[in-house]
Amino acid sequence: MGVKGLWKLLQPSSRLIKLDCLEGTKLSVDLSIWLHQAIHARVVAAISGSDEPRVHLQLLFHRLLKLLFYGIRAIFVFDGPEVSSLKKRTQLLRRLRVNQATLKCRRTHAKLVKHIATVHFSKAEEGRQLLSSSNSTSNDSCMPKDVSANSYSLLEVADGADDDKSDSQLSPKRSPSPTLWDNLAAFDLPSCSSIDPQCMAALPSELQFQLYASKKSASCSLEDLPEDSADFSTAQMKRLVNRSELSEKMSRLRNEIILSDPVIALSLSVGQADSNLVRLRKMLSRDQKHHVLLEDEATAQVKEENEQKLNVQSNSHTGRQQHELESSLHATTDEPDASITVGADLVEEEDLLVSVRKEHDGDDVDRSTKVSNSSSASLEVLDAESSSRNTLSTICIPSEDIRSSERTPTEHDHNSSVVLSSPSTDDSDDFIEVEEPTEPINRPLLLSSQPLARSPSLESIGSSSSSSKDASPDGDHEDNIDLLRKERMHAEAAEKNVTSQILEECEELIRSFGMPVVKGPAEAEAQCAWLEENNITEGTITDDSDIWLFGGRRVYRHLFNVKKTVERFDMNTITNIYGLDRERLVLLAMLVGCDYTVGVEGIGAVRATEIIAEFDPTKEDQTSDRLECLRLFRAWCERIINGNNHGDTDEPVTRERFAKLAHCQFPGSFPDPLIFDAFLRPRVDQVDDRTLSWNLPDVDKIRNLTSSWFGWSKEQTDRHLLPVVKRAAALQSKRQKRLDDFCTTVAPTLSNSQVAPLSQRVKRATSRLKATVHNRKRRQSSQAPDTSSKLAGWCPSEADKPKRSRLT
DNA sequence: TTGAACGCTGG
DNA sequence: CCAGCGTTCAG
Repeated sequence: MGVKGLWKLLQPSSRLIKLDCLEGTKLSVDLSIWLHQAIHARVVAAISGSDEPRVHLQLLFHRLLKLLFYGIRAIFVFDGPEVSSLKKRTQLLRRLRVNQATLKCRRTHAKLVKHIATVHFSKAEEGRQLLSSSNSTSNDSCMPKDVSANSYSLLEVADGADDDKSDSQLSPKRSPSPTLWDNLAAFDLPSCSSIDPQCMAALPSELQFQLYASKKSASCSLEDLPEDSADFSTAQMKRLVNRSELSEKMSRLRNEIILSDPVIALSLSVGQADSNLVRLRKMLSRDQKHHVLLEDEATAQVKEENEQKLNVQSNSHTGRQQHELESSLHATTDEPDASITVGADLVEEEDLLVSVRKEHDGDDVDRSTKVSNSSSASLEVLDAESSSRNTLSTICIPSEDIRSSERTPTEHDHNSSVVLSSPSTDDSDDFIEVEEPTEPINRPLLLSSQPLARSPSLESIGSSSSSSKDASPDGDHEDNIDLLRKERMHAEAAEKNVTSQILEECEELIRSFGMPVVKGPAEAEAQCAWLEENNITEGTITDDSDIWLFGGRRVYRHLFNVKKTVERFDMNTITNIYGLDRERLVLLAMLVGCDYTVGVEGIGAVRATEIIAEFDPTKEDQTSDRLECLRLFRAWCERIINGNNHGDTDEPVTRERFAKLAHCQFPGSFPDPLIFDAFLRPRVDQVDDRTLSWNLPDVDKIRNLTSSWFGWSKEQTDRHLLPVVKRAAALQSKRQKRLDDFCTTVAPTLSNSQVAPLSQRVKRATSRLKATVHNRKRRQSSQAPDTSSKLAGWCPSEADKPKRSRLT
């Protein structure tokens, strides 16, 4: 995602270049974004009915061709498995916000939802089904109750109706039962694909999830038969793609569904009872739903316990079903019965509150708090913040979750997965029996009961071996829990396989093109920057502005965007134009928001620049703490808020422009040194460039791959491949010749160098920055010899002062 | 899911 | 006029 608005800010410093001038240069390519795109592309393609198999690989294929064609020596850098906890945290918070935004959408589509849902469920055999399904939908909602009050009538109504009582009845039918499964498959499957995507999107996550789940299962059984003479392999591949695409989609939904839990897990493990209780109350309305789910998958025992806990009794479900049916129909005809729901919610809340308290008592909170010390501290603040700001943080805590989350040493990184081992003493029989149908449906629950640390939503692509286990031997229903655990692990494993398979395929293709692959430990961007810093590459191809924060010096953007010309950015130019060096860019990122922090609301790139300029501690001698700038800013804001500001007459008048910003919300530990550090000293691997080599593509191998992946004939492949390979070979030999007369091919930057002018505000802000940055540079320059002279041959225009950001 | 483009808002 | 933000559309 990168730094918000940074590209736009930097735009004026870019040069448009012709690709030809990149010939022979070694550039690292950040693959991570592609993967995201590719995965998404698959989902989209599949959903929209396109049968294109392996879309992502085709994309990769064409990009490889492009690189080859222009004689670019690319090094592909993969993201590593070590996802910084900062990043996870940020993603989480973002999700929270996004979800909130989503609420609006959903509200808008409420009617649609109602309609669709009603249709679906009324089709389903009987009230039972209907009950159960709608029940599940309500679960999904994962929405703050206040919102839910008027947002989805159907769900709420259903909610209110069956809510606390009938669950026990509904649940058994719901997930595990094959009959229900069949029904879902029968009715929802077709509709799943036929539903307008928008409507689909409008559906509550869990409902969507179920729809997809049903589709997935159905695809197993139904799509097996190729219709035409279509060959089997094609059909199979389609199926595969569809399936993985579905699980992709599903995992997204699941993420949505879980989103709340991690927060709770955090707050529970970090903060303590009181504040939490308040929050919990809010969340509670959700809880019962999870309990419902729990009951579904686990069996009677669990059910009983839950009931006990929740003070829930099962009423005559028949009556309830009736009621519900009516109300949902009612809803369709358009009358939100919010009142019912609210009432119900309140009731639940009380009940749950009790149960939660109960469970909350015994805890290892201390341990986890200690373990995660600093990071969790900031987490706490952030969390508290977010939940207060968004009065309706959506949170659900199944009681189960609470327990497990407390046990978990907060998000102390992937390792935590090992922490708790689950002895599965279980009814594997049952499990196996129901496995197929159960798994997808159960997922939401399973996942939702994952504490943050292991929540897959936070894991990066390749990572995540985090099979979470709850150490939860809790009396009689332990078995059931184990069962759940097992399923969860299955689900995760399956999912992991999907992405890791994608990775493997990508790597295979890349290597067959004769290009090297680097797998960094963590951020690909950081690894790219390192490669450049160590002169293994001469720049990075990426669209991710994080590269600057990690120390990238030369960046090519839009290289694979057909509609745009390639833009070249250069750190030196940036520093010259803006007075922003790497450290300042990090500061800017911390203000504006980036992968590691959500930033300060209301501050964009321009304001951040102004702030950095304004609050720059102009004592240049102290290289020590660049964060001081942000601290000053925050302190100033706080003074303003407290009204103390007027005392200081020495305040520059220029600061008035920030007056309104003073009221902004800072992330808990605002100038967080961890973030600063994460960018300046990222985890990277020391790559030996002797291990990197470029060869001409292995045509035979590529033919094989394309034929098995895309179903291309040899000729088809050759049509794409051969001309490019020929040219590449020609370029290569030419290049070798050219080694002698070095500088002949000199960078034709398109003359319209200045793409856009600097805005007035930016100009003003940066003039000051420039002044100070030059001083700094002067001081350093003695010790940093010109590294770019080496590269100057291919790109002479701006080998100004090579600035090396030094790590402290 | 992400980025680009557009329009709205507020200073 | 300009920044920031939300929305929308497309690959």
